[in-house]
Amino acid sequence: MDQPIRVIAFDDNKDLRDMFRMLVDAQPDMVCVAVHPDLAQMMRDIDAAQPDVIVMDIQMPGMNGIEGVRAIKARYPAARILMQTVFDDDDKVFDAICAGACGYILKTAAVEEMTKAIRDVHSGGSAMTPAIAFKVLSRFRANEPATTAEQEYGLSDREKGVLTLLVKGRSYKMIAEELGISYHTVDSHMRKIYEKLHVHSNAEAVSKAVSKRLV
Amino acid sequence: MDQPIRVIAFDDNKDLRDMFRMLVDAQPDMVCVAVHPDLAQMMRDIDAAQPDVIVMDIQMPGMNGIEGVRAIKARYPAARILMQTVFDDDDKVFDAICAGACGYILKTAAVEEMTKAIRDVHSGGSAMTPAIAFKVLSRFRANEPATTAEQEYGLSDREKGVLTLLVKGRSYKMIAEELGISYHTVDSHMRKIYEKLHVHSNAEAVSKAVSKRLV
DNA sequence: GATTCCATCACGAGAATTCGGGATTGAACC
DNA sequence: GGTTCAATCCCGAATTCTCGTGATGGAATC
Repeated sequence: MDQPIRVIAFDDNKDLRDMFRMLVDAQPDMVCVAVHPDLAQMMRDIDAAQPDVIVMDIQMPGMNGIEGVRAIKARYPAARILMQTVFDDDDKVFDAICAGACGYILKTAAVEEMTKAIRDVHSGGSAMTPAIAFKVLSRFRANEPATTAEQEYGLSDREKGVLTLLVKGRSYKMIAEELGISYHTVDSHMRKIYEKLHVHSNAEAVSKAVSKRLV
Repeated sequence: MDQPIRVIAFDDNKDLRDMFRMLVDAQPDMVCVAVHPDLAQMMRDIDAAQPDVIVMDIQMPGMNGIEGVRAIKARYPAARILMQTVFDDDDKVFDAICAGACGYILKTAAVEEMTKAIRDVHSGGSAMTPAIAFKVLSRFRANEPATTAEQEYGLSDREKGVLTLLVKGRSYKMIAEELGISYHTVDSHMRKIYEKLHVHSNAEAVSKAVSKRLV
């Protein structure tokens, strides 16, 4: 390895901070550049510390962990954040995911698990406990009706192109210009699209196209 | 441990099948109850084999892996399926997730990784490579209702109601009737909606409403 | 009590869409 | 060689949307 992974951590418990630093520094490919007891202090230090991975608890005093992730992401969109959680069946993990964290491990995880998670996160991946991964996949399936209801409405490529531009908010006239065809042709394609999608208006066509992920 | 984990595998390559059986049987807590060269045969054998975990390749001869998962899930909804994939950046993993598989590991994974994945899947969790996990989280974020964005746009209840009907394909006139207000009022609400959503057409408003889950 | 939203309603003009009719070309298929 | 179909184009009329420029009453906020 070329450069050690620069890790920065946040925890309100001093013993855990010291322990964390010790464990990380014991890794040949990592260096713990800082540990902080509160978020504000850590935020101030990020510029100087230039961490590759930020490790923080989802439960935090004063500010909740999700807000913390959001705050860090707002200022450092490229930050790679690994969350530690006591309960991995907490619905908060979903909020944390949406806030932009890219790893979720148990606070009780073994050292090897934690360091593996840090390495995974650092190398561009995500780390999760199997239980969290299962919840994420379940939720993912619920949100993704597209593939299950993979109804092929039989739209031609041209029709898809027209529909795509329509979804982007273009008018018939603009679509005609962008595709280099006449307004009448766009109209004609739209009629076909209405027919195939069984809709009767611009709005309904767009709605169906977006929700069924046809474009 | 009480009962060994019953594993069944599908692979079209005989050497890999034998290898797989050997590796699994070498685990103290697992037993490979069967390996099959094709899906039909495996399907017939599932009742007799009573497997806890099914391991199969996402690339399959004849039938694609996603269809295989669907077929198994259709008959055995509780089946726990671990997919093996050569490329973990393939968009097919999303299809497989939706089909119901609960693990995605690389075919080149080390033995310990594979057996850990089998154990994770067996104990009710999910297993993924960090790269796949990252892609899933990214997609997950994109799909989740934007909790922050909802407030950004600041749509009133009435505006949301109007927008909801619009998304369903209603015309202004129909919306007016359904809500018991005049056409002009609908028009007025729509203007506000355009303004708040920063869009300039019916289609774009619907598109944004659906994709940002505003309704 | 003034201000600020929200929801409601109104007129008019111009733009855009929808839908009823068509038509032609070229490629694919049997 | 005939048929089907996607893609292209056209006209005209009815309908619908968009937007400028208003107004009123009520509720909440300060």
